[in-house]
Amino acid sequence: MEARADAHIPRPETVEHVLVDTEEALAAWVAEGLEAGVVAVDTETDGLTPMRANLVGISLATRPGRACYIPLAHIDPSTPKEGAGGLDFGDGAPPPRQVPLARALAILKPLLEHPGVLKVGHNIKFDWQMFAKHGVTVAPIDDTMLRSYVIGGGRHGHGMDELAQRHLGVTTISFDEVTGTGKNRITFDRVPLDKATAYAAEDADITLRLWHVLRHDVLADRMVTVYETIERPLVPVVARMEMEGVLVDRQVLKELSNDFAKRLVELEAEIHVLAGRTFNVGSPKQLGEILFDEMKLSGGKKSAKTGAWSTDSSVLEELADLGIPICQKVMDWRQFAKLKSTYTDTLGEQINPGTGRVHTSFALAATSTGRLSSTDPNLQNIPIRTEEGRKIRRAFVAAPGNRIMSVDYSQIELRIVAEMAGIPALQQAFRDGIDIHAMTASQVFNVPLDQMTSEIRRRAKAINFGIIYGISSFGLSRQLGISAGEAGAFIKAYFERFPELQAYMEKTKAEAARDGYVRTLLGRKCWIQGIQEKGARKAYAERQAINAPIQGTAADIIKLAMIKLPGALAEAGLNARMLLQVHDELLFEVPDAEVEATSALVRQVMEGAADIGIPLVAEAGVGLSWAEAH
DNA sequence: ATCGCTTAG
DNA sequence: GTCCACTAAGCGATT
Repeated sequence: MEARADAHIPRPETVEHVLVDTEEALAAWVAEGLEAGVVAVDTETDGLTPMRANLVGISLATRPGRACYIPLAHIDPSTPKEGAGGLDFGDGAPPPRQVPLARALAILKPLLEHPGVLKVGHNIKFDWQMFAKHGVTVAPIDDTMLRSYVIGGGRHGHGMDELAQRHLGVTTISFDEVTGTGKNRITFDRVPLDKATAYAAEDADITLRLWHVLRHDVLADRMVTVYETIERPLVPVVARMEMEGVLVDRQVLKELSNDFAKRLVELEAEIHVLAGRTFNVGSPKQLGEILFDEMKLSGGKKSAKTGAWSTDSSVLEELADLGIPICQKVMDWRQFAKLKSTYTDTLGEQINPGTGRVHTSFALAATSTGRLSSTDPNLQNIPIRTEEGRKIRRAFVAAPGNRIMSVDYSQIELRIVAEMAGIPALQQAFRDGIDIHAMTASQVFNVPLDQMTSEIRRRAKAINFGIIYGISSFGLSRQLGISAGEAGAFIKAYFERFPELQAYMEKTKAEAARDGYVRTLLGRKCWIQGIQEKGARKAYAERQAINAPIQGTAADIIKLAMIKLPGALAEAGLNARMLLQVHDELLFEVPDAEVEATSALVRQVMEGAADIGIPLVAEAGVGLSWAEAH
């Protein structure tokens, strides 16, 4: 099935990859696209982040083997680079003949916006954004990367080069081959037009050919509903969200950086005194040698891989609890070093000079469970758990006249477990709206609710989390700091109280072993690598198999809510903008006067995004910053 | 490039 | 007997 010579779309008999550099030729391609009803589109730019990149050229494919490249902003390769020094006028040959960008977009717009012509891209979110920046709203769309993702999420990658090889047996021209690598790399606008045409037209051609194959494969794999109701409609929603960006207050970050720098200097000096000599506190290797070779502390563990002393937080915490002062200092140092290097020093540099806001990129096909991920910068792991870290959220602010609103699902993964595993006791608890951790604690440890202690509740909460992670006595014992035997007894008690859960877990593992994948409630496939193996690898795969349907169903549900929200807000005449998604939370910027109406509507849409049986609950918080809203 | 560690849900 | 209780991304040190 994988590397078959494809039965549905033969290899093109002729390959025409042509350069388009006149308006007449471009108009003819547009006519051809309108006639075809399906075109593949690809944009070439001078950068990877759409909010900073400039459009350099566009390629179109109208049938397999027939594609063109329309250069728009190419310059002569000998033109001196910006900022390279020297006089920047008069050097280099004049630019090659090209259709003026505005003219080209005007000619292409009727095709790209035509409701009867499907525009296919590979990761079309990027291209959609490039066109949106120039006033073109591409629709309807299709995406070969996302088609591959719904079929093979967790089993293989979804890059175009990889898919071309696997599905078409074609080795594509690599980007590196065209632009060079390292410090010799040139931006695409300097690539000579013959090379640029060969590369860019091929990309559109391959995308169209992949579309023919993957359209069939998604259908044959019965993944059409997931693709058409979740992945595809999410593209313009996430595209707009990224372009909106979030307002970040540089001054707040600057002050925090200064504060953290001061603390780091102090802590470093104290650590060196306690160590008896100077060393690089940021080097785990040197720290391990100080603690376990020189200070001869006990309780050291060597990592299996490199044989180096482990100095992670669990090790340091144990030693700190024994009253070893250097360990607490190192933990504090690490916290500030992390906050400064990853957040306060870096986020300010990510503010886009054009918009004054920070635009993350959400990857739509990066995880094995259906979750999004966030990069450049990652805005899904902004600190919240410690007081110092949480201060960073003060820098994420609303524009004047607006508020930040955070709306998150309450206990969504446990609700999903209760539903998928069919656990009546848990389902009833959620219907009654009672404290779920206290309730499970009461059931598992035989403690009446009115005699519940925070310690017992804490243990039950840890077990509830453990269930979601594909519980093991080893993992739970580490989490709770108890023996594996005790942890095993807790798990046994839990299964006795909720026997449906154990049955569900066994069934899920068996399915994964039989099929190689598991499914979410909405039908998404999550492939599980290593489930056919033995021992620890199999156990690991089994825990993934337990977790994936739970995490993946939550991902499906919030995606459905995101898809519904723009229309629901518009229909209600509300002007809130969705800014971020953090797995079970959506962040909005809301006009002051619309806070109440928006809060009610967003909660309603999120709670009604999917009917999983038991009710979903969403809770909203509002403030001038993300810190206040949460 | 990879490791070790830390941040989030 | 097991690097791993699940999913991610990024930084500095090290190779």
